[in-house]
Amino acid sequence: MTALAGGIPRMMRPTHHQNYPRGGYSLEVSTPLGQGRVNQLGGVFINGRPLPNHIRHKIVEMAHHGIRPCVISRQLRVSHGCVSKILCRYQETGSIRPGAIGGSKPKQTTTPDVDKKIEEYKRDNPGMFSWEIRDTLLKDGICDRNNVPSVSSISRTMRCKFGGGAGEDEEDDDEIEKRELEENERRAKHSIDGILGDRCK
DNA sequence: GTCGTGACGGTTGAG
DNA sequence: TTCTCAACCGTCACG
Repeated sequence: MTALAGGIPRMMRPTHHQNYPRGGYSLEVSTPLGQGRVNQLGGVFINGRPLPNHIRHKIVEMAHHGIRPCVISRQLRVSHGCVSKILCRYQETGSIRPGAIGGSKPKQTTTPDVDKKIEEYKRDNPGMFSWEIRDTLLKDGICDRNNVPSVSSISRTMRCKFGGGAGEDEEDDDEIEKRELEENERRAKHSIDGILGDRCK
């Protein structure tokens, strides 16, 4: 943490042609996994993976204290573009967490009308099963046999609408962070945390 | 010197 | 089980 600006002096850094062929990051940190890379500031990161939570937290915290992004960037040895992105996101969403990586959008197997109906049925009768909803959709003529959504599709729709449980989506950020920290510890070998180790102290 | 932005290569995970 | 593909990631360079 004490190491400030320029873990690698500018003149000693490889030029683009020499070693930074646009995304072909130069240095690799030798870890059991060989995943860590070193950026121009000397910071360690894993390409394609979010920065660890405590770094993100630190960025926001420092910004809160009025520290300028360029200083944060140098101190934490995170690229200023990244600091900028994280702070922007924090301003917009109020969350320091990265977005959901990977996966595809859930398939839209139901029309908005059907969606609304399902919502209605579920509101009127919370105990209703997916197959019952399916039957009702058929009975009410909302769908016919050709376009009636599958039971799993209905239950997915309900999960999205009703979150599968009270307040699942409104979970406290701190709670999530705490859980993520635990998760990170468990998967330390897959995380930059393990690589960074005391670099950040 | 600082900051916003776009291109890039990479990872992830639902379908 | 494997593959595809769209989402996100952080870095870097440019202006």
